[in-house]
Amino acid sequence: MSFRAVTRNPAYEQVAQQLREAILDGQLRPGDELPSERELCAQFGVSRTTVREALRALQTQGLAVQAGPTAPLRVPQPDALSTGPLRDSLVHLMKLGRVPLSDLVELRCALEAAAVATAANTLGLAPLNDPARQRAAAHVADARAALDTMRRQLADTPPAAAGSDADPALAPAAPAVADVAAFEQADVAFHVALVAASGNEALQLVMLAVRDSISTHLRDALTGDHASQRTLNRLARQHEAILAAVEAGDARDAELLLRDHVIGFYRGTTRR
Amino acid sequence: MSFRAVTRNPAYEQVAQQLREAILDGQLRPGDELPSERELCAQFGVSRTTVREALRALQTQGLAVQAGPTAPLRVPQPDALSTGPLRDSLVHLMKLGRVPLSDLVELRCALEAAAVATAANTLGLAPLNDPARQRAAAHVADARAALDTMRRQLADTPPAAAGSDADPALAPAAPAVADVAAFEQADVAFHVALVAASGNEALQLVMLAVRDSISTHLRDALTGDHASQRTLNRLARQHEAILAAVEAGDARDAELLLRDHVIGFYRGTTRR
DNA sequence: CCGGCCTGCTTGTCAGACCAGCAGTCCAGC
DNA sequence: GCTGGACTGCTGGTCTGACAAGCAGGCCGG
Repeated sequence: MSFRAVTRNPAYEQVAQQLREAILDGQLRPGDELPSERELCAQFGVSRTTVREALRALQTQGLAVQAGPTAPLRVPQPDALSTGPLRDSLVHLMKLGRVPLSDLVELRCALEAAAVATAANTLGLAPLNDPARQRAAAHVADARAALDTMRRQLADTPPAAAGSDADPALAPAAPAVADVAAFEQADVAFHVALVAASGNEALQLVMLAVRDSISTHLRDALTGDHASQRTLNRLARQHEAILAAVEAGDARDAELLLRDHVIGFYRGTTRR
Repeated sequence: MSFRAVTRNPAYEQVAQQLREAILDGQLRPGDELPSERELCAQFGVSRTTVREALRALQTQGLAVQAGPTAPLRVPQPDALSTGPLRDSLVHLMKLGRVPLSDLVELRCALEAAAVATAANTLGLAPLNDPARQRAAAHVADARAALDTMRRQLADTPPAAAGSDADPALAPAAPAVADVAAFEQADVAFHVALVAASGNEALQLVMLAVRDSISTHLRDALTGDHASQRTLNRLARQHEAILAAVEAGDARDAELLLRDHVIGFYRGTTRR
């Protein structure tokens, strides 16, 4: 108990710690440049080697970023932290820990279900002039836009099935083949917008990381096409149902529909 | 999409990347020692400076740990990643002001609720000889043991003086239990065991990081006593109720009770 | 006034050196 | 023979000084 942190304090760790604190305490603010390496040498009274190792640590944590090859390090905008180190941590954890895909999917399910429930409650219960409600509504609108994009791409594809539902905006002048990458991108945008509608930053960040981790996992496991016309149509229909439930403020429905959607998707994708 | 590697590839980044892949691909397994710095210099044909910066990056990501001051770097056990870099990422994000505490609490709620629901379902639905069920039962037993520990500490404490709880500054010398740290430790053990009972590794790892991140935040925000006798008794009662629901296989009850418990706790703790 | 050069910064990288610790070895003295 | 201490060779941690490449700004000549 008595010998806690005495274990190791190399000079580079101390330097890194001081810089970290300066950044996290706001003495260095997002966008600010860090002093040059040689300047830091003078400030801390250590050699450039030591300073560089400290900076490499900060850089790895995402607390310092650099624009160009010879550009100075700068304090990043906070949201860069989520796409960088947080995502990497999760991916490493899953890869190293041999976490099965099913666990990850269940985790994603829980996160996203909580998000849509919160979003639905916000829309269903909050007063109309509540700024949180307005933000949520804006994100839901984004989700709807993404859904429309998916629909449009489905419609542009040569019709294989007769069930072409009622689609108001059709643009037959678009390229012939549906761009699978773009479709997936719209799918991502849909889910991201939904989670954003919850207004919970933490939920959103972790969800993004988990999602990323899952797709990395999938990419490693199989070079999936999993893009049959019927599947895509089913995805779009499920999206529509989820969105409707959220817009109606029905948290319970939204949650259940989303669980079905996510679990069904991954059940269809992973066959082995 | 694919604008990844074009950005920058200093030598230390390349070395770090190769080592990363070796670790994540399992060429180097948990517990293995990495080659010495000088050896890596020879292998990669770079100077020790470069190797050291790469190693510092790996170390920061938690993909390499060292025991003693002059000990060689080794590949960590996977679960060390959750308490290390993942936790740090979350803490940094919060400190940079991007994520309010309430969001994190909601996140924790969602994670833990999903866990107890899964655990309850496993106990309630799985056949008796299902190994998953047996694992879950073992973890639930752990949870009960932790709860008993909390209870015992509460019982060992002399009945507190009349709880005039409105003045924390007056009598801080009267702890509600003999050993507050041990009580908290038992509390942690309870929640960890519950989540472990879900059998979902991913859930457990992320939950640990989030929980850690929250308590760091709290420790920074207030030197919490938040330990009135009545509060602690209430916590124990809530634990009992949650545990009972899980043991009874009642997922819905377990989820709701847990949400109340977590949210209530943090509502009582954060006053501002 | 404008363009090119030059100087001075930055980061990236290298080579070599030294220190403090730890482990294994090996020899001397008991 | 056995034990103790010195010795040797490793490890990581740190420093020094040097050079290349890239960028910015100033300065000088046309």
